[in-house]
Amino acid sequence: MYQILKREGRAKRAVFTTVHGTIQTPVFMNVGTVAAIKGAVSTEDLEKIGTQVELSNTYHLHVRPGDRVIRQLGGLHKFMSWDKPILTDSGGFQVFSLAGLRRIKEEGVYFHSHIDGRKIFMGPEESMQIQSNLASTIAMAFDECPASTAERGYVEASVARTTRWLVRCRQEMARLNGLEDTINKEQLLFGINQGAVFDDIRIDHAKRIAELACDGYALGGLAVGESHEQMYHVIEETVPYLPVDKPTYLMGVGTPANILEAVERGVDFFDCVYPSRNGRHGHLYTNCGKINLFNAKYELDERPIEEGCLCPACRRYSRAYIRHLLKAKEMLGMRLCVLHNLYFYNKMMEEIREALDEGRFASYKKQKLDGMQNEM
RNA sequence: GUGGGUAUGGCGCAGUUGGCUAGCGCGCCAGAUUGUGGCUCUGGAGGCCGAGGGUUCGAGUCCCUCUAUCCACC
Repeated sequence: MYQILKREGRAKRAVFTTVHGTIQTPVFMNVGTVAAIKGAVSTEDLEKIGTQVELSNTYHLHVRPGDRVIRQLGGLHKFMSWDKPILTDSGGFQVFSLAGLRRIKEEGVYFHSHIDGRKIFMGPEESMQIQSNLASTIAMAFDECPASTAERGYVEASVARTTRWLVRCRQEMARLNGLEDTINKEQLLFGINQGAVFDDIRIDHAKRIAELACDGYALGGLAVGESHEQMYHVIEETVPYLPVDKPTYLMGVGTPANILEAVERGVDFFDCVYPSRNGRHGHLYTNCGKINLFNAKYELDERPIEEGCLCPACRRYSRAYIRHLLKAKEMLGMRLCVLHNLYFYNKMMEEIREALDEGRFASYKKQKLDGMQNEM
């Protein structure tokens, strides 16, 4: 299922086999929260820009159109016409990020819909049921993501609860996968490590969930306000306590530099809204760093976003034209930028894999980082 | 031609009985954004307040003249 092909230090080059096909890692999953990559990007586009895994969100799809609707329509793959792997986030993070009115209790979380304000309850069982209805390839455990600034006492209690929730997630997932009418009876479950920036809590939790035999393990609660150094430190300290024979997923991260640093520390799955959100805002990734196409200096720039790039935007259009589209708020502008950014990320992951295959990741990483002067 | 209205940064406007360092929205310029509410936030540049004269300690605000423009009526 998960086979390591090559190692360089802690960095892993592997293949993860699923019912929806194999995933070459390290991999960057392209985020399409509501079963759509924002910016008018179709699944047909995803095939063209080298996407291996699409990521959607349990909470968002539960609220609209409703997981039962998607189940009736044959599951997420059929619904959005994407036959490669899909990972669904559990909704745990939304409890944190959409934290308007919410109450976290042992059984789960009560909160309000961001669409119409109605009350919603979601606990481990509900999250698994929704994800089972969505029939994604990989389901994420329902966790709590404490703020990076949370006090130690709170984090300890929260992490203990997240562990209990993981036990319930596994039981419920096993039950659902065994049901006659379940769409994807081989749905995988990834557990999530938490602990804010407290090394010992992170490590204890990693050891604890490693015993629970999940199909993969994620580091959650990072890139939520702490410094890059703190994040790298947590990854470095925690990854050795997660099963090496299972994929490791760093949730919500990050910049190209973040990814290179995390790959070096043993992470092989990533996802982040940066390429798509920044694309919509005209911030584009290049090998020389990030550029803001809204800047006046690109008004007469006839070059592509990046010389030599083979993405749909760079093959045909100039910076000046795309800048005009963005300023005119034409959807095409956003679309081309998102396509470029996702292509850039997917391509970088491909380069990382090649470098690992050939045992030269360290030099590749250095060269890539040196090139990206403006990278934040 | 007559009567009335309006003239304030690129555009649209606020500016109370005269006291401003002349504001606001959009736009412009730049920056943030990490398991996504196509958002949001943060900075910055840019005005001798149509022109000229007067009253006053003090005028974007009051008076006179002119110019431009809009509306109505001839």
